[in-house]
Amino acid sequence: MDKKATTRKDDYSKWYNDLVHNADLAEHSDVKGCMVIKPYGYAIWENMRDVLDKMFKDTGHSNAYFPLFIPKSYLSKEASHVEGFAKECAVVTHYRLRATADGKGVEVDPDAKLQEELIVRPTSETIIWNSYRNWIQSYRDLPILINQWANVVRWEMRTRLFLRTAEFLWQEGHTAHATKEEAIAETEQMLRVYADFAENYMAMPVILGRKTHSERFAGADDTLCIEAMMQDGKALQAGTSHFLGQNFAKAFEVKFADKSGKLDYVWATSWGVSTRLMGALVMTHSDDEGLVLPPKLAPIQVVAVPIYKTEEEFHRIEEKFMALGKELKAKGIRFKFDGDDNKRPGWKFNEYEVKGVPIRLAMGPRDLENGMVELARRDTKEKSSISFETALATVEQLLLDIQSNLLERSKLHRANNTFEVDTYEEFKQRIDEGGFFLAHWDGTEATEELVKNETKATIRCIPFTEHPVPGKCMVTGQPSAQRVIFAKAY
RNA sequence: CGGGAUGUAGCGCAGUCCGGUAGCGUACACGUCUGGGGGGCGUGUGGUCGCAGGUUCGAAUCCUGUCAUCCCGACCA
Repeated sequence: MDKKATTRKDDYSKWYNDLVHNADLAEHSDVKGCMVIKPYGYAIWENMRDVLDKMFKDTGHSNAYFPLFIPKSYLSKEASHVEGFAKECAVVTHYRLRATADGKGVEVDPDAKLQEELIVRPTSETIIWNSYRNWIQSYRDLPILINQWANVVRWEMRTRLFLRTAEFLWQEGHTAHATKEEAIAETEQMLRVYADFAENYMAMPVILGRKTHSERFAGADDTLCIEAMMQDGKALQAGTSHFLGQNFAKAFEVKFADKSGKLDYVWATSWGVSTRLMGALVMTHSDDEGLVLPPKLAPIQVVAVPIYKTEEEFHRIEEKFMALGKELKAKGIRFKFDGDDNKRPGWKFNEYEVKGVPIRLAMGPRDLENGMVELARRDTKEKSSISFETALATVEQLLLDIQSNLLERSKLHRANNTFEVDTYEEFKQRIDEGGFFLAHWDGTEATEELVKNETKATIRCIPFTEHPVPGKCMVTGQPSAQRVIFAKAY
């Protein structure tokens, strides 16, 4: 492990990569663009997954599983869908290998060519809607509210750990409804679920909004999203919820009979978040010392480190910590006592700092003598000495404080890096500083494209707002209904 | 797919220009002193130098080919 990590200021990109390695979250595999998610990183993902899964179930959804492989013909049924994904699909063409002539290796058996090639799913709309056709006949069969936890493959040209990998883990919700209104309500509901998760668990503030036509999901009539700001001021799309209209129902001939017996196509939504959220989590809170985790998602919330010389001292401290640990665990707090004699206390301090454990407790002979324990919080790096008697209550409260402090800190950072601009000149001058730029836009793809080509900034979303304030497009001067968010994005 | 760079011990690197016994840091193993912020000292293990050819008495080093990865673009969650 590198003793000295790269700082954010030096090289934000390298800082991120080093951090992911040093915190033992993930590493590159030998397969291009694919990563190995290591146990500590996977534990964080599991926490995210568990919380989200409960949220989905609380909103009436059930989990199911559909095949990894999709017949090639399915993908061509929805025109814009195929256009959006065709260029990044992995394709299975054969089903067997054979030994090479020299007997030293294997090769694809040319006789084992598939009649119809199989696509490794880049997303599951097509195979799921092919099933829904058989599941839906009547309005009584609706709605269908299904979620799938799965891996998908998108053959990206350039990848980054967690943020963009060729294979990634995600969840994809796929719902079917009798009415347009119900489907739209579902789309909005799930966006709010994502926003709730981002803010209240990841401590990551997000802006809810709508994608422009050109940024929409391939096959959607409307794409809603949550956008977060990373510490370098770049935007990260953290989750999307799509209103698919009747596009997939039409492509897969999924009709239902309503109460009057009239046949109509089913209305659809799909929504997803991925392991990309891991990257978002890292880039939202972490500092030059390492990972910083919000308590609600930290695999270890409190770590206890004993400081001792003799075995007798160790046992007395261990006893104290284990008693405290039992009480903490009873309150649902994830506690670890690190009694590893092979590592010295200083080493452990750094280890848990790099791994972002929210609270560290340390106790040595002096503390033992005085009935005290040293408490260090990861977010502010403050250390204090507290009475052991009060440790339980202090820790319990502090976890809540850290959780809210991280959210407040991120909100402040976003506020400090969000700017209103009214002229394209100013926009071009300042866009490289990073941040969100609220500007008026005439609503045309031409203007959007122009800005993108000239500045590399895109419209992240048209934010939801109760009271839209009209104005004039910063580029063309044409009327604009409200300000939209321009930013450079991951 | 365009531009740039790199493949040498588990990890991070030097050595390559100018060919001549495979090096350093870290990690790992053992011993010892230690222990309140990544310890000190000592001993030791670990390498087909990405792969394939070629030049040479001799190649990590020179030549040709090839594969892979990373960074910057284009594409994208």
